[in-house]
Amino acid sequence: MATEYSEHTESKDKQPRTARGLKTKRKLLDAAALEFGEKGFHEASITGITQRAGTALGSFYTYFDSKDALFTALVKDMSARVKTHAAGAMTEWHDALEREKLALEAFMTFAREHKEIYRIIDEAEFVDPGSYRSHYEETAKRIYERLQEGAAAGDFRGELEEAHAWAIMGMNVFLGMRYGIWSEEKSPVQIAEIASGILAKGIGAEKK
Amino acid sequence: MATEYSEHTESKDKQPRTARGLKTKRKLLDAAALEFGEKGFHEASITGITQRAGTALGSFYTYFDSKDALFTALVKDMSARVKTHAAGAMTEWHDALEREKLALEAFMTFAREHKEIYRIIDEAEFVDPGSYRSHYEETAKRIYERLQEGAAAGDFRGELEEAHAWAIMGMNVFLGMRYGIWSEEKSPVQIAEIASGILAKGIGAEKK
DNA sequence: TTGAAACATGAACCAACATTCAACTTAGAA
DNA sequence: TTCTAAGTTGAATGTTGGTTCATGTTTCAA
Repeated sequence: MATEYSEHTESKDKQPRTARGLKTKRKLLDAAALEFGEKGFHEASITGITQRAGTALGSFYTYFDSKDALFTALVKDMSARVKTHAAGAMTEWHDALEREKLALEAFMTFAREHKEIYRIIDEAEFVDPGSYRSHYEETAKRIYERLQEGAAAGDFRGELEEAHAWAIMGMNVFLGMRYGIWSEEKSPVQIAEIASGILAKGIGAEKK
Repeated sequence: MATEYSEHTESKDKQPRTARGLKTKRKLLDAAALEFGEKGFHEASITGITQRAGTALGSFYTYFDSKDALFTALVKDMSARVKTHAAGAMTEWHDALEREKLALEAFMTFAREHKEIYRIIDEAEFVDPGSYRSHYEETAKRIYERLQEGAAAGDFRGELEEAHAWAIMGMNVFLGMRYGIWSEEKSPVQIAEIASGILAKGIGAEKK
């Protein structure tokens, strides 16, 4: 399926000026997502991408300056997609804690359906560190905002800081990797409940 | 400083049979840790490694079958070092929760002092996925064992499962990356306290 | 002391792509 | 219909860097 890729105004890649061009570029991006997701950046080859896309090798350079440039564009795009999807999944909620649960649940489901995305974002740590940092910094910021809203609503403690957001994000990412990508032995709901339990009451014994 | 590298009996790399050989191999391993840590696997070159080590290019192949084999050996070794260090840091503790706090604190300190190690282990996700999985699976298992001990001691809830260990590990890894590797704006103690707070009482508002 | 195994050396080899380019085709505005 | 910009093509180029190997040196047991 041909996925939507947003066009970034500041991007340095050459924009298509024709319906035909647009279609070709999209085919290349979709093919690249597959190829990178399957083989990783270094094992992937431009030849492989153009073959999947069904275009000639040279056409690649009509739309991208280099292999790296393509990768960067892809990371930016996937990052945006994760963000969009997550936002759409938290529309209905009663308290802030429940919202976090829904967020993780949505994340897990999305990860299972788009395993390539996570491989690509993860590999950005080495191929395009700037994008990698941006992705997680922005994600953390979004979580932190939710924490502040939750505190304002009286659901969360008042002294939460950015580090709390990073802790929650780390939890989510690792649970996503282990129970979303590596195996599906537990459902997103089950995992979300476990994480939610930690956020609700910690792991200490009942009484004190 | 020349670090100790354990010799794995099942390893396929060629063992040195002489004091001289042992020394050379050690120089290569130390140099490789530096080179990989600094440049990452793909940017790193055998030439760069042998230059750092002060040996001839060809000598590399006296001790390692390939660049990949070296990397694998390195990951195994670093993984073991992390494990050893963590174990040594939790000798004195009163309750299980405090032990977790000490574990994270030690992890953060170690990460700051050995940033290369974490880059190498992380990159294993793409260069040597098997080692990567093993590393985190074993780490999770160790955490899970601590959770069970804590439950037995009455410090932790009884229903904790493996997923709880993965959640804690994810928290630790991301906090380590953000506040150990990327910046040192907060001390290991401060970070450990934040994480410990989550495990102790969650993030919910005080009363209920 | 000696000889064979272990080790060291670095020039040369080679395969794998990323990237370029000049010739060719198609789109779509006028 | 025509004409030019946009797009397509794939063979050829060029570079990088892992790996090999023939030759020379060192170790150490006998």
